[in-house]
Amino acid sequence: MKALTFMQSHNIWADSVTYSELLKCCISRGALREAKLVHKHIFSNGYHPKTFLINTLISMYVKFSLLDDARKLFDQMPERNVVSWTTMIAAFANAGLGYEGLRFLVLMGRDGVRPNMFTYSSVLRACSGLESLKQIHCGIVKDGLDSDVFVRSALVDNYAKWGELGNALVVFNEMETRDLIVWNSVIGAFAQNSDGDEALNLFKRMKRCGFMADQATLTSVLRACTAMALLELGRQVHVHVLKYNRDLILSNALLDMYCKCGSMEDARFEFSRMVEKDVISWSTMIIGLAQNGFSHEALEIFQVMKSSGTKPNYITVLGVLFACSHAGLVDKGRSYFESMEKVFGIKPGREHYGCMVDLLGRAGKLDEAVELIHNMEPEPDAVTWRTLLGACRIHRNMDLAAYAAKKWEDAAQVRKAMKGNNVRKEPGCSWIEVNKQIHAFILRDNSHPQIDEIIRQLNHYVQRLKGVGYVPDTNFVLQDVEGEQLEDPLLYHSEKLAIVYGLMSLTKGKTIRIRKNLRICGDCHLFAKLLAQMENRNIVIRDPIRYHHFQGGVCSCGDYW
DNA sequence: GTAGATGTGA
Repeated sequence: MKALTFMQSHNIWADSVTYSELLKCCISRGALREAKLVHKHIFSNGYHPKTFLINTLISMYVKFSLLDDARKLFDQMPERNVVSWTTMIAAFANAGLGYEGLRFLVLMGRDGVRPNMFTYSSVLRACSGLESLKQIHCGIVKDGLDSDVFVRSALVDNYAKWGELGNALVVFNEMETRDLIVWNSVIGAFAQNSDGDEALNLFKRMKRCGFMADQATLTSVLRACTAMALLELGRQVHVHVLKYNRDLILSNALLDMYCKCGSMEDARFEFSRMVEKDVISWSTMIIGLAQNGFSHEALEIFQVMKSSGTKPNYITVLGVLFACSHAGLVDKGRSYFESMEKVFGIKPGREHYGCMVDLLGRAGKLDEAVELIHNMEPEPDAVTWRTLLGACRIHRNMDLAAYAAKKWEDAAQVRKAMKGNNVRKEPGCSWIEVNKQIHAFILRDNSHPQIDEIIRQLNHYVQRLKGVGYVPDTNFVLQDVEGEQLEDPLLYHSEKLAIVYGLMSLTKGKTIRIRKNLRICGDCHLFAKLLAQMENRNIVIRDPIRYHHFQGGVCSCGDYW
C-alpha cells in the first residue's frame, strides 16, 4: 500500500502489471485487507483493468478461500479467457465442488473458449466418477493435449483413484517424457492400492531410467514393503532414506514399515530418534506396539503422547482400545471408551465399539458385549458380529454363537449385495522373504521348485511334533468362517509350507517372518507354537488383523485372535 | 503477465 500511495503522490498511475505485482505481494504475505484495498483502487478512477488483472484478483480471492467473492468478480467480467475459466474450475475442484467444475467446462465451451492443458489438469481433479473421467479423457485426446506431463499425470492419478490401475499404467506407459512426479504418482498409486509387487517393479524401472528417488518415492516404496512385510528390502530402502533427513512423512512410513514387519526393536529405535512427531507418528507406534503384543508399552506411549501436547484423534483412540483389549484391561478400556468423547472430543465410531466388543467378549463378559452391540449408535456390521462370534468360541457359548453367526451372515449378505454377487473366496496364501526374494505359497499350488522337499520336511516335522503332543485339530467350525476352507487339508495350509521353507533356508537364529492373506487357523497356530519351541526359533506370522510372535511355546496373542 | 501434478497411521 505504501508503494501505491507513493506512486499517487508523484502522480504516477499504476497500470495492470503494477497492480498485479502488488496483489502477488499481498498474497505471499497473507495480507487480505491490503489486497482488498488494491481491489478497490483498481476499480476507482475510471480505470479499466485488463483481463489478466481481473484473473489475478480472482485468484487472490481463491487463495484466501473466498470463493463467493471470486465468483462475483468472474460473473462481472466483460470477457473471460482460458485462464479465467481455468482458475474457477481449479477453485471448485479444490473446494470439493467437482460438479460445479465440470459444469464450468461445458459453459466455457459454449462461450467459445477452448480448454488447454491447464484447464484439463484442473478438470481432472474435479472429476467425480469413472464415466466422466472417460469422457474427459476423450476430450483431452480430441483437443490434442494428451502429451502434456501434467495432464497425463492427472490422468494416471485419476484412473488409480477409481481402481483402474490397468488403465493408469497404460496412460503412464504411453508417455513420451516422464518426470519424477509422474513416477512418484504411479508408484504411489500401486503402493496405495495394495499392489506392492507392481510398485516395486516400477521403482526398479524408474531407477534404470536414471531417476533419483526423493522422499515421496521412498515413502511409497516403504509402503509397498510394509504391505508385503518385506523387512530386508525395507532395510535397504532405509539406507536410501538416510540421505534425506527430517521428512516427517517419510519417517512415519519407515516407522510403520518396521512395526508391520514385526521388528519392534527397529521401530522403537526409529521412534526414539525422530526429532519431530505428529499424531500419525504416535498413533503408528501405539498401534504397532498393540498389534505386536506390547499393550502396556503402547499405553505408556499414549501417556507420553498426551503430555507432549499432541492431541489424539479417531485412529489413536482406536489403537489405545485395541491395546486394552489385547491385554485384557477391561476397566481401563471401558474408562477410555466412556470418556473419549468428553476428554478427547471424539465420538465413538463403529470400530471403537468393535474394540469394546472384543475387549468385553474376550474377558468373558458376553452379556455386556451383546448389550453394547444392541445399544450402539452406528449400525453394527459383519465385522462387529464376527468379533462377538470369536468371543463365543473362546467361552464356548453355543447359543450366543448361533445368534451372532446368524446376524453376521445377514450383515455379510448386505455387504455382498452391495459389492455385487461375484465375491470369490481367496485361496490361502503365505509369503516369506529369503535372500531378498519373495517366495509365495498358495493353497493347492505346487509350483514352488522345492515343493517336494518342503512337503517331505513338513511330514517329518509333523511326526516329531506328534511325539510331543501335537494333535492336528480340524474342529474350527466357528472360528474358521473367514479362514481357509474346511475341506482343505489342514496339513498343507500355506503358512505351514512357508514356515518349513523358512526353517530349511534361513540361517539358524534368524527369525522366520511370514505374511498371510487370511487369518491363521487354530491348527496352524498350534503347529507354529510347538515348532517354535522344538526348533528354538522365533516365528512371526502377520495375518490381516494381527501379529503372532511365537517364541518358546507361547504366542504373543495369548491364543486369542 | 494471470491458471495445473506425487508420499505417512485402523
